[in-house]
Amino acid sequence: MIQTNHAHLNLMIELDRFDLQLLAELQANGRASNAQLAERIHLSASQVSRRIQRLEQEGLIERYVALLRAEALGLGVTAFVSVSLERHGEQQTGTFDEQVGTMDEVLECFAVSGDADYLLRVLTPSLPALSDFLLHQLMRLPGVRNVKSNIVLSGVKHTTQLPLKHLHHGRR
Amino acid sequence: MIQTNHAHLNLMIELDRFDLQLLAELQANGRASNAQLAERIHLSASQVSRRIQRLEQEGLIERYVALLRAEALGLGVTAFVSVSLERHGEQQTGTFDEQVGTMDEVLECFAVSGDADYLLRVLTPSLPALSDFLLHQLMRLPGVRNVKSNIVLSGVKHTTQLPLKHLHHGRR
DNA sequence: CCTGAAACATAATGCAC
DNA sequence: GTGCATTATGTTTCAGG
Repeated sequence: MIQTNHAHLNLMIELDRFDLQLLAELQANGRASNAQLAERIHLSASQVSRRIQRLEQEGLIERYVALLRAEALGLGVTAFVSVSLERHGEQQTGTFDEQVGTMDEVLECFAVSGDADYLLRVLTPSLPALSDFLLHQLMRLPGVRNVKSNIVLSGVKHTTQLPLKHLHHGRR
Repeated sequence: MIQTNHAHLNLMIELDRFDLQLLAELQANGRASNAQLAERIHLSASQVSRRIQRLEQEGLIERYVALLRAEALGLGVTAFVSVSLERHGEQQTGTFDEQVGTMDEVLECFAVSGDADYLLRVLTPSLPALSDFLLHQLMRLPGVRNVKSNIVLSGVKHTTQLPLKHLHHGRR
């Protein structure tokens, strides 16, 4: 379920100040040019290029994406949905994970400790569409016992930028 | 609290098949070249360039970012934290929103219906670091009455790709 | 390790249709 | 509104300190 990656302990000791700055900049602007980055972190463009390639290879940079404005695209309703399963067999959770993975409305799904088994973030155009999704898609999955949803009233913060300050201390 | 945007109803009717394909591609790969995109959606590179500029201007594309691997960067602990406030005055919620916005560990924060007032997704290097954050940062904010956290056991799905199928129907 | 210049690739724009 | 051709930007490689 959790896959072991090439990138782990051995990588973290390889990150210097420049790498961390690069990661921070790229989190904020994934299309910054090497020249721009070079200027900001005081390095040559060619070094920036090489270091980014390294960071990509090492798996620290997962991918580059465009973030779209949900509201502008008619996606006005976000809900957090707690799901409890019937029995907790390997097979049961396996198919649930798989099915959820194919549902576009589910942006995030985590297995959590606590009352529920899963917590999902779901995005739909409207309340009827949400209701429809819950009743006809999610609750129809095998083994689903209970579904509880909290509608989002307003978004206070929503970022993809990981906190990196914990890496700034001892390294290089 | 919800800001009215230039981009709304009037925009949606302007989106044709090509625009939707472009948005879908850019959500998957924010660094795809115009030539690549042109080939995939059967249009010239210059058209792709112009359309993307339009989509950016119209605010459908919010920004481009690099997504980093949390685990590879030593960020192993995700938690969903429910927060209830003492009283619900404008001022109270205002400062909470503001403070939460400055906390790097908080990747997402939504005001929700239901038991709690807010639901946050928090990312830290370790359990002690989470505990530290909750006790010394979050619970210290003025007006916070109750904090309940659910630790994430495993990530099943985590995407930034919005569902766009609802736009494919009547338009152009 | 790093820079800087050359060779290469991609993006933006004016123009003809 | 579209594709093509040009110019302007950006990226990568490689010689040299």
